[in-house]
Amino acid sequence: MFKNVLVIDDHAAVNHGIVQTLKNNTNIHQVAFTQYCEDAYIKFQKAQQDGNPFDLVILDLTFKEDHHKQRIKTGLDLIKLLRNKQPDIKIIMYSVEDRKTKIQTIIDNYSINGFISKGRHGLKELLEAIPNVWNNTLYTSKALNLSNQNNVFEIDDIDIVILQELSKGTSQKEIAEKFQLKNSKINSLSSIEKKINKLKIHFKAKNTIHLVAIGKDLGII
Amino acid sequence: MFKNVLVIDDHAAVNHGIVQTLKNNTNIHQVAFTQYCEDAYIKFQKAQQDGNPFDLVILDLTFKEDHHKQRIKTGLDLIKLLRNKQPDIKIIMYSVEDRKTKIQTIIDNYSINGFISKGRHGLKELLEAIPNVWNNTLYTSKALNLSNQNNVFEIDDIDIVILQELSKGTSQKEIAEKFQLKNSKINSLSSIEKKINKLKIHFKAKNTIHLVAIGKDLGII
DNA sequence: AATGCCTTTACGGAAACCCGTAAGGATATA
DNA sequence: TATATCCTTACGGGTTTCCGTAAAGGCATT
Repeated sequence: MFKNVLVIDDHAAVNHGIVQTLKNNTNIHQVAFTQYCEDAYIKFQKAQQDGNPFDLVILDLTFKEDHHKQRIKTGLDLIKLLRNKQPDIKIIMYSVEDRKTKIQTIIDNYSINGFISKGRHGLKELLEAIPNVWNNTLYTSKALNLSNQNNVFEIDDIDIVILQELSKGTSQKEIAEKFQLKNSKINSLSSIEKKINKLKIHFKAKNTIHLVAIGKDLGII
Repeated sequence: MFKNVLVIDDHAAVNHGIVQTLKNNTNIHQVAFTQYCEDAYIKFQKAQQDGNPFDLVILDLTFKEDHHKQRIKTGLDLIKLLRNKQPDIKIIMYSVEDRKTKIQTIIDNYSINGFISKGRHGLKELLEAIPNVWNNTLYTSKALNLSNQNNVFEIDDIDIVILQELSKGTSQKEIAEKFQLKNSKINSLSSIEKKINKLKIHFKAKNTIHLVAIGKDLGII
């Protein structure tokens, strides 16, 4: 089984949740973590030089912009570098992204070994993923395996913007007005309401406040 | 001026904000940070042993409970340990706490060198605090200096509970009902509304969603 | 007891939000 | 072209939140 794991997620709560889940539920004793891609790359190289390389990397797809500019900006950039240094490294991506096509593209182009959608069952699925990845079996979240059914809910960029605006205190009416100025294909208050409602159902949120709080916890906002 | 600073806050956004503020606005080049008190203590001892001790520590008062049990549970516990190892270490506390009596007690009993209330101007005040603390002058947030005026708003435990309930999706009516069951001195929907309104004014939140989002960012919730 | 000050509560109207329904478009398929 | 399906939008009515005002209660001072 894996011996030395590196976890990279810019959101502390998520990061820490993963580390604790691994420590409490697996035999993996060496779990390192960081919030920055560059720091991850440094740790990765150092581990290799010390003769104790990582054998599994769990990382997020996107990292928030920062005052502190990072040369490595996305999880994908980092994967390229890691694979370059250590081609056989196992990689699990843990992200809020759940658009099937986008995920499939990532799996195809970067040969990652697992993809897990953050959410209510993310950590449980991570535990399921680890033995699969160990045995060279690609693991993807259950929600994603229904790749033929077409009625799977997917969060899009507009959803993210809506959540961000909500968290900044913008009213639904104001959000609609902003979208009108941007000539977004979604314009009306009614559509914004519908979008928010779908998000609430997806994240099992009782109301909009709860929804934004969940978004914060997941690191979407 | 200070050369080697350690920042300890369990909330990543806050932690990182402090570090970046220091790096961008002061000549302090060595800025270490951690989210855990125990880790802070280890780093602190190591720095001492290496002949490169920290000369300033910036830390939070409270740290969230964790699956991972920490022996050092509060900032005050940590201060005791640090002062024990290095009596002249300068300490600035950076917390959401803004109850004057509580803060005064901390200043008296732990001889800290600065106390800054998290909030809109927290980071700006931190920059003001540093030269003061360097010159052995106690620094406290402007908001706290008005210690004679009695109409300063203070967040109490009930406010925290309200924010937590809101973030879990509890409606204001339900919150009032919960408080009735607990025989809280505050009972009515009207009072809950008033409390929330005061919080919104204090944190300059446009609406309740914004308020909860700010609370998440500050690490209150 | 009387006064003043502050907190809690009640209440009512406005605004925002919630939610179902239905109409109108766009697109894909037979 | 007709049909089905999905998405956007409009709308109406119920609920919740927002916000000001006023009454009631607690507490300290005189």
